[in-house]
Amino acid sequence: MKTQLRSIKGILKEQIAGGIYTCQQKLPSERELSELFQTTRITMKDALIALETEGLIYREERRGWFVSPPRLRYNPLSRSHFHRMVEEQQRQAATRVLKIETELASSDIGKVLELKSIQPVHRIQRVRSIDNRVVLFVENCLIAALFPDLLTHDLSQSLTALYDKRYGYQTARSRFDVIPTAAPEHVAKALNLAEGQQILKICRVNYNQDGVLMDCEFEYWRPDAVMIQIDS
Amino acid sequence: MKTQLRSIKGILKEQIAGGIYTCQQKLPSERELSELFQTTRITMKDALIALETEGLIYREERRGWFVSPPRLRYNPLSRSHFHRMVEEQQRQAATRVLKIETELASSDIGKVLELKSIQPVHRIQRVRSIDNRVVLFVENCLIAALFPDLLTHDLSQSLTALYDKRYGYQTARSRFDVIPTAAPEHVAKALNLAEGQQILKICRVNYNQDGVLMDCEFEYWRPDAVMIQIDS
DNA sequence: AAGTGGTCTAGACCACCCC
DNA sequence: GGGTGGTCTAGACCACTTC
Repeated sequence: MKTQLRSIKGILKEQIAGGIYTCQQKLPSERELSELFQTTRITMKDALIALETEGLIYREERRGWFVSPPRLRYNPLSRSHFHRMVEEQQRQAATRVLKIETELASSDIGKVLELKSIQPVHRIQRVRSIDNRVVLFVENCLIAALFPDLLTHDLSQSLTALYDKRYGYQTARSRFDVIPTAAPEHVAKALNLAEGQQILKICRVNYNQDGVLMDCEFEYWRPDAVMIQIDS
Repeated sequence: MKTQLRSIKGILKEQIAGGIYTCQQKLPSERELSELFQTTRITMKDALIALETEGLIYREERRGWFVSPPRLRYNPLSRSHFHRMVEEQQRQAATRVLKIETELASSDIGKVLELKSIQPVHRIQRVRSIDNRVVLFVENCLIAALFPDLLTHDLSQSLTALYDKRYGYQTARSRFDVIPTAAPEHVAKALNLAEGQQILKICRVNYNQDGVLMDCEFEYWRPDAVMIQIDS
């Protein structure tokens, strides 16, 4: 009977909606839950995964299952940067720098940046949290020639703000793709996801006020953490 | 060892990339595959689901697994309608009407349409295919007062085109949300998905050239079938 | 009627997190 | 070291599609 999976999902949903479990609270372990619901761990896991797909709960690898907070509303066209956007929605933002390196652009990145010659690029990998939950892995690739001394600055701030203050660049135009796909290994690790879990990938290319292509950005969001909201 | 899942995924990926299986071709059954890879059906299924999450393969409920065609590039801000957009990308489009009804707006829909009084709305449910694969379930809710005689027209065409030709309405502005979530039951059925599978939901609200809110639209895409592409 | 995926049982070991 | 989720085995029945 498919009744079982459905009823487990239904009961858990009610309990979450009813506030028995609150935001970012840990659910009981899979073993405990499967005893509670008189079923096996595999069936229990299937039910949990279904609620995860809906965006009601999320997991931290080998740590457990938690109740999802409301989604962040994200308008990629707005000039607002991450920290301001998060605070406007009465949430708390944080950024942690994982890795910074300068190297010659790979052919993939060269193509995205429309490079006509082999050039050095700065690659900055960071993770960002909302209310102490890591929800976003982001990698920026900047054409190094346009950003001298970049690496001497504090990169846990908004790059958009730094572009403006230090170099006088404003993001005048951007182009982006939104793709539902699976987390690559390094992203999964940074976000505490199991390998191959679902994420929302956003690839952006930014142009400054002179129409010059400055940088590109690869964002990987936990899919329950965000909704994209656009007003033309 | 987590080696097994990984290696199965790797081999299948190579075979798909290498063109052993071609677009929309059916893979062998789960039972056959699990024998081929010397493993159980559950592990085999986990590998298949991982590739599904990546967007490389998809399933039709109880029919089997198939290789995903390239994603459709979809710009929700462009004025282009579905059929034209698909054909511009050298693909073949089709629309099938599932259900049409006129009824008083529910409170949910009333809120989205910003109705100040209880009013009748037309609800049109359709499914759309690309190259004979059903990829999109879409429901339009139109404020009935603005669209007299609507139901006498052919609704398997583009509604946008009909708005213009019959009523002189152009979509001047729209607002939309993109949300990764699970397919509700009626959507899953229409798209041949298993209940609770992942989809990409897009909610739009359209305003005409006079700034009047005309209709809203709920789109549910197979997540491997589409990428959203926006150029500001 | 045969074959498919969807659901389910009752276990097991492993890799990693947290204490 | 104890507990967690991640992976895995070797089966089973059911609902549905296809022929």
